[in-house]
Amino acid sequence: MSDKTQRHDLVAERRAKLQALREEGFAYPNDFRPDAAVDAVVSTFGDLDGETLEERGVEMRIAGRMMTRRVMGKASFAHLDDGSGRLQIFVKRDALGDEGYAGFKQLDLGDIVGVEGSLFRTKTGELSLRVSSLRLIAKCLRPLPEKFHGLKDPELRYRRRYLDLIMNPEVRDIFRKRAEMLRVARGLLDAQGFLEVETPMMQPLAGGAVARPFTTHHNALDIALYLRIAPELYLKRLVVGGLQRVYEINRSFRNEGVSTRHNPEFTMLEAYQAWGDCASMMELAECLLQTLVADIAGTSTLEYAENTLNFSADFRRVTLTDAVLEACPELETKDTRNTARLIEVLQARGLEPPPATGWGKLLVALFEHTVEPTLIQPTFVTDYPLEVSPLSRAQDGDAEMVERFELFIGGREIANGFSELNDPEDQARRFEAQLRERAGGDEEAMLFDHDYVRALEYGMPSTGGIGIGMDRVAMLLTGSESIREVLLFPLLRPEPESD
RNA sequence: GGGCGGUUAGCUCAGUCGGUAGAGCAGUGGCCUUUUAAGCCAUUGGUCCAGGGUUCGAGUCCCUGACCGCCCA
Repeated sequence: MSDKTQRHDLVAERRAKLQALREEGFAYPNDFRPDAAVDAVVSTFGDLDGETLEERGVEMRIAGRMMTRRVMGKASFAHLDDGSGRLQIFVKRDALGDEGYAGFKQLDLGDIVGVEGSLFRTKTGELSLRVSSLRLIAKCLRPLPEKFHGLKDPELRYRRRYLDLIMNPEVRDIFRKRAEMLRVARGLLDAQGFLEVETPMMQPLAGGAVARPFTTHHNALDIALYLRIAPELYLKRLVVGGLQRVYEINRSFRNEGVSTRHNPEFTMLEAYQAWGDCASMMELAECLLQTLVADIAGTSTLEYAENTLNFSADFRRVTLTDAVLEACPELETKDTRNTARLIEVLQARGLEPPPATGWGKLLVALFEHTVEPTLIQPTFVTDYPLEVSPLSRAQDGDAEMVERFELFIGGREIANGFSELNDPEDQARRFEAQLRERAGGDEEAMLFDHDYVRALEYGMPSTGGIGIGMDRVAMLLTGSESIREVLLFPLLRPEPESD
């Protein structure tokens, strides 16, 4: 026998059983309809004692995947998982007949079966279904992972997420929570009069963020297109157009590495509010996070990576400059805009200063290394340098600083918001500065979006905007320390030939 | 890109000093009418990630590479 054939023995045995069913004409029936879901059955009848159940004679049809099995000579127990929960079934030869019971014994773990019967309680008190008839609905041709330890190998879990979902119920819960998170976020924004919109994911110019885009090509128009790195510039065009409160929750794409915190495609919530500003967007972020934690965790705290995150009080606020000064005692207040001194401090800490830049990027680099990992409790960092904020409105009293914040939780950036820059001439100057940086070798610097400036020339109300990394929020809400745990199909290198 | 760890049966994992490759679960055959990681008896199943080297002999030691994970850039 070839190696490959041997490896397939377990599958071959199951295929043979399927073949036998085909010959009887019962391979993949489509006429079984369950009339009850396990979670509903448990919540309706879970409190009744055995006597009451017998008196009521509760009959039902359940369908599910057989996950465990305890076969005895003339009676057996098994657990069916129907996606909502697990219910034990009790199968007796007396009820099914010799042929029926032999058919049950032919089933394999993983098979999807439909059963009909009545509820009862076993000797140990478990709510169970006494089966009067049983049918195979869909054969499981491949053996399931080990029933007790489940599927642990992270690579297999991500590549075959269906198996992960079959074997690890807590994974299903993560994605239910993720869906709930998105529902709650939409509900909150809808209630505040925001309009959900969809703007292009394929853009002729990838703008709105500092990142490298994926490139593609449109054949009929023969033009390059870029997968968006952010929806920002389109959403603000809508504010110009009079849609004064808009939001979008959808994917953006950045052509960067893969890590526990980054996936090339990720889900961002962006919201823009005419007559809002940096301060009102902070309030919105705080309200949204508190609502999500309350609705999904049911409390005002989250356990995350050995920390208890507290969302009950107002989030802490600190300026970027003060945070850096606190973390770097060797830096004096007078030197926070001193390029040479900032480079010294970075190098003294063994950090590579970004090449040929002003004090703004240096100060942010210092912040990212010395402060960011320490911001465990929800913290708004405010007052960012204009140099690193090409779409933000400058502060009235300080031309080198903008009205901007970032929200950090668990040592990670969760949200970024600001008073939008609505002065088209200032915006044009900012784009020009970005082009100079690009010419200086910064491939991530923004391109000049002439139509966006033209839109601003028609007049945009003063506006506040915010972007929230929803994958990272999902990580917090589900206690996941890797972004892959909250993405159904995270990007992996393509699988080599395999069966 | 760098560092560390990993890769052994379908799954979860052992494998000592370099000396015939193991367990549990799953599978197969049998016993068993209240089990629940069911139990009992018997039993099948291996490209030890790949390639090279050292050695009488390599899952084990050395080198190169692949893939995965974690950390750093």
